[in-house]
Amino acid sequence: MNEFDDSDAFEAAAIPLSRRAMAARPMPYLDGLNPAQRLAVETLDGPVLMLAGAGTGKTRALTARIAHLISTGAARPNEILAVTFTNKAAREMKNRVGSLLGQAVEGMPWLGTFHAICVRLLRRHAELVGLKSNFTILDTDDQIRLLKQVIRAAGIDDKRWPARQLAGIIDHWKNRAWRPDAVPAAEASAFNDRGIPLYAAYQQRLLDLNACDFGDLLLHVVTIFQKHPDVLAQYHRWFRYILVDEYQDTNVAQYMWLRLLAAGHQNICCVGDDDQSIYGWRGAEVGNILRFEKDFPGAEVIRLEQNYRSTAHILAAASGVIRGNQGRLGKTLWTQAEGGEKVRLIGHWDGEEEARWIGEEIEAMGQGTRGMRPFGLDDCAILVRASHQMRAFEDRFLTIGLPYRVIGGPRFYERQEIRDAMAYFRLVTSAEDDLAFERIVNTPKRGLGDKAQQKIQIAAREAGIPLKEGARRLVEAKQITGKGAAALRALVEGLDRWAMMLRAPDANHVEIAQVILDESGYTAMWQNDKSPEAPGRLENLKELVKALEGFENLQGFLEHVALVMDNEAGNSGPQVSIMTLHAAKGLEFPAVFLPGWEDGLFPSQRSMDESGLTGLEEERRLAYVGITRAEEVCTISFAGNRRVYGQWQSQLPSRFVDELPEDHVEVLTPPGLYGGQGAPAARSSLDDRASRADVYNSPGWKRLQESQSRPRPMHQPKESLTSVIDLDAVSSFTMGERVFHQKFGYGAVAGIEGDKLEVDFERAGTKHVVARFLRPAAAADDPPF
DNA sequence: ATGCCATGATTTTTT
DNA sequence: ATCATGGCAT
Repeated sequence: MNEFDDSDAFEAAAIPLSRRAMAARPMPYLDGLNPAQRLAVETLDGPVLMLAGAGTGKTRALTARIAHLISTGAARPNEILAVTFTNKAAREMKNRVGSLLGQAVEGMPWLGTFHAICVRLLRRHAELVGLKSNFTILDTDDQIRLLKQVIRAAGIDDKRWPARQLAGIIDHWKNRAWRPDAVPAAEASAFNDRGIPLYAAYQQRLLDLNACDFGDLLLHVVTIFQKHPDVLAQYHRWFRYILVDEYQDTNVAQYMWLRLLAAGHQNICCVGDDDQSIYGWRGAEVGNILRFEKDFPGAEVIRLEQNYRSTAHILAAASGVIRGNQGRLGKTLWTQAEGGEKVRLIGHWDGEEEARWIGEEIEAMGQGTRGMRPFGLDDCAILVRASHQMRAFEDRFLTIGLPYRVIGGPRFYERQEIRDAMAYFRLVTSAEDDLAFERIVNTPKRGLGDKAQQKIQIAAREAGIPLKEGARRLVEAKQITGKGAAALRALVEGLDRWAMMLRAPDANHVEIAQVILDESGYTAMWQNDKSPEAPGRLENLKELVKALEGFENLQGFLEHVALVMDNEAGNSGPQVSIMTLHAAKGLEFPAVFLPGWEDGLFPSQRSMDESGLTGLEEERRLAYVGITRAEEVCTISFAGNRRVYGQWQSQLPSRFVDELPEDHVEVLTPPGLYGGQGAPAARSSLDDRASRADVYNSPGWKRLQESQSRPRPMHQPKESLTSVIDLDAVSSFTMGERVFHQKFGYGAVAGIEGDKLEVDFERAGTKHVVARFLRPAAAADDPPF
């Protein structure tokens, strides 16, 4: 028990002055909290599970709780461990705590992602698991390359047994906190019976390289806590209060990590929503949150159910769908807000029509349509199940000139040019980083092919030295032939020189980084590259060097990039957002479109095949997440026909469509079926695609037809077809002119109609594109360097 | 050492 | 269909 807690029982004089002074301070962060939130903020001691439904002010409660801990003197900022999954969430929490408490909170040093916090812990205690504290963090790509070596070294054909697959298996094991000696016997058959020994070999290689993969960061720390009670005890004293965001996403290793840390004082507050658990496929255990009360006896469970985001119709639709899941902790979202649009449902002939309709609807909504307020492009989001679905929208929006942005996709630091540059930096800061050496030894091309690289490998292995030193010996012994020899010598000498520059007392790491990229020939490589992506890559490199300014040295930067860096795209005017449902978690938009609600696509067939009912339930939670992203308007759609892997397939509406509560759904009329005669314009193509009949017999489609035959107010068909594009804006391009397009690259103008151009692209073929997405080729040709 | 063709896979993704 | 990867020919 906290000695300060029972203050009521004592006379005021018994309370330390400091405590009274603290308590006398205003607590503005409590203002405007609802009773549940307030309870969640003020229940400081003992285990607390904050079950926070979508849009219920979870972050607000969480940050207020931190403010309360600090403001009441229960803990100092450095005594609070606050864990998130993403850097974005960590950053947001930091900012919001900061603004709640004024600038006063300099450091919440232990507010961060699981991984970032683990890195700090692991650097301190690295030697306890056989690492040095300057260990390297491998990304997925390095991991795969290393595994490939391990597989080959074991004499296994890595073609039949791909490293990717083994990586997946090992990740899975690490998520469960199984070290090589603790993998259950039931897993022994994995990877052709070789999985477990290969895992052991891989771990040994990692130690040899003084490296960690992402899973190790957690696993090693768990190991340290388990094997060194004294170390753990120190952190028990240190972290007096623990907060965890998105608890439903924790895997077993993270769960163990938390339990170990909370074992002393039990002051752990986990925030999450079992209905939003959508990461089971990457190891998240919904069971963690479902079991919370058993794991932490005496836990207080606080439900945040008042929703501040969506209309009642949207909430009703969401709960109607999620009701289909078994074994939920159970929550009922409600809102004070009244009125609003029903969830809109619309069926289309095919995927292209769906994309066309959504594009037109968004344009129409910009003006205000169907009695709704106008919505800007930033208000609109399209959330898809799988990223390949985005393509139809990108194509369509490019054609009609509707600005959009894709959220998600490859991270900044995953791009080839960034990883290459980083490999150079890594090699300069630590000469024994063999993986980095392998990556850049022939990038740019130095005439060092497989044969030369093998020689280096052999020489290094025999002498037990890093690849870079092996290369040096070969060069000096003149055992590398021809052109490669000079290039390799230049590389080795360059690496030495750059490392020396870095060691100079007045070294400027930003300038040196630029020197490394220039003198290695890496910049030149992209300057000479004529592919459409090259200018962008040079831009990225420029950004990388610029980002260095914020750091003391290269080492600090390397860690930042490995763990933290993400790409916040520079904004350029209002844009529709396109992203996957997964990427949308935690976001909200006034108007949300949910296309592709077709069985097999969503819920995904693969998910159901692989995980059965569990998989289906996770898909259903995904539907729940999707719907609850919408503030005002939620539009769900499906198509009767879709091209899947190049083959036309007829599609049945998703079973989730039929789980929507009818009273909260309005069915819209698709353009092709306008007039209710059931003769879509595209019907002519029906003949070659036989047996579509089943589509029309599905429950979802039936209901669609029924409601369409009901008398209902008509809206003007023209309205949604009106384009927001200014047709008077005549393009300034001429026939045959060479142009550059961000996505399609270089091409020649082959036709002009107003502001829409037909362009023959060198790589992408002939496309219709709006002029504002094109630039004269000359402008783009100039490299930014 | 580099470029072309066949082969296979193809949900979701953070760190 | 489309993309990445790997083998094979140049």
